[in-house]
Amino acid sequence: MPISAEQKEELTQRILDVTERQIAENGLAAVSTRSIAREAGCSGGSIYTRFSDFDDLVLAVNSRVLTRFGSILADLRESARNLPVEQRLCGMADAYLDFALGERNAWSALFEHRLPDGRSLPDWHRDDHYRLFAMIEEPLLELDPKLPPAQAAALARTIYSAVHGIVSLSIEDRLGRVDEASLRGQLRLVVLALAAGLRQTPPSGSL
Amino acid sequence: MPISAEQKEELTQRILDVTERQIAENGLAAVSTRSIAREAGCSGGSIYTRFSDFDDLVLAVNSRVLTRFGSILADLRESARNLPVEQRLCGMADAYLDFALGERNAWSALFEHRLPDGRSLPDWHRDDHYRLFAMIEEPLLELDPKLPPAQAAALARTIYSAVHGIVSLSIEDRLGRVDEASLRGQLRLVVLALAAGLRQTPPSGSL
DNA sequence: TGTACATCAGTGAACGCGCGTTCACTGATGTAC
DNA sequence: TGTACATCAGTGAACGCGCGTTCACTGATGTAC
Repeated sequence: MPISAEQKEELTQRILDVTERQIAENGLAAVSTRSIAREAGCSGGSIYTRFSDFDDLVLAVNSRVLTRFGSILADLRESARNLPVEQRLCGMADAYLDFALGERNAWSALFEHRLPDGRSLPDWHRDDHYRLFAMIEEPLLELDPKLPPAQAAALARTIYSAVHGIVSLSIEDRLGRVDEASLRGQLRLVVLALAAGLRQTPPSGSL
Repeated sequence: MPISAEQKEELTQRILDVTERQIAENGLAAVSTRSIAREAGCSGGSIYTRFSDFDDLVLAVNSRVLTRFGSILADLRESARNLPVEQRLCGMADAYLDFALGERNAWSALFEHRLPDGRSLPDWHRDDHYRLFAMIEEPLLELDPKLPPAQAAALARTIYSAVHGIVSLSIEDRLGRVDEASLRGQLRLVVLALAAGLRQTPPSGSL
């Protein structure tokens, strides 16, 4: 074996790093296999010894980004452990906005990237996304411990989607700008409105 | 004058029609000036006698689509005139989902299309989008006639964005499929939760 | 220690493609006299 | 009515570009003896 596994891995990581950096800097649309190869200091062909095609590489980078945001949420869970549940949920929505604002291009690429016609997102990538909004379920179950798991999942998805919609329409600036303060107000409003139904659930019942 | 204004207008419309049809059929990414010229029966150069560039043409088609959805909402306002306000709001959310599902590619193109770096959306196009969620303000003001206009606008925008988020994440299928029934349930939940605050407003106060 | 050989990660030129856009030109339509 | 001319919408070939991908080849690294 002329080359160790670590050395092979090193180029893979370099390609990933460069791609992520270029997406962050110039946006997905400006990234090409050539620009990546140039900055990574390898040939264009090398990329295909690591990734089956360009889409595969972009998906790998997008999964990294999702994972990175996931650990931000995980940190938040620790640091906000003692806050009221509603505030924790609002904190997560704020973190989503912070992330989208702070890493605009990386965040945009998550939703901008499209696979060619017949191809659909691989499960491992969808799971990365799925894991994110699954983190909302925990506080919801704390608000109402008797909430059936399916309903908790559905409500988590709803909250995640609604927050995403507010952030995304605002950032992509299709309806005119909104100042950040009122944007955060919108997020609070949605999160609190959707969580409101849960606390009221009477602690009576089957117990 | 060798050619009448009507004849000139005819080609403009044909180009618009063909572009809209091709976007609807194959998606924005598959449309090019060449495919349009081929189907419209004109040369590639002709397009530039009507539109300043390709993006300008796409924006014109997208505005058409927004306007078309706008008149669906307007029709809905007439036909649902006697329903309770909450039901009318839910009906609008359902109509949004229906439109996105029924005209998937046209709807996707609205958000997929991006202008090159420095260029931003022209106001006339943003206004088309703006007019849509402005139509939500009316029922909101009916729920609470004393709602300040700015707050009505903000809440309308919030509802519109939240509905958009739910529809968009579901249709683009990034978090796994959700069956249509529970999708409509999510929409209802969000709309009702966000409208709930208004009816409670006590009719007492300054009057 | 020295030589012949095998491996295979990485190369880089080439392929084939399609794109948006331009511009010198054409030719049908009208006007002037 | 007939002829010379002007207009200008529309043409279509060409420009220049950059893309993702492939594959015969290279050469550094190791092994075998």
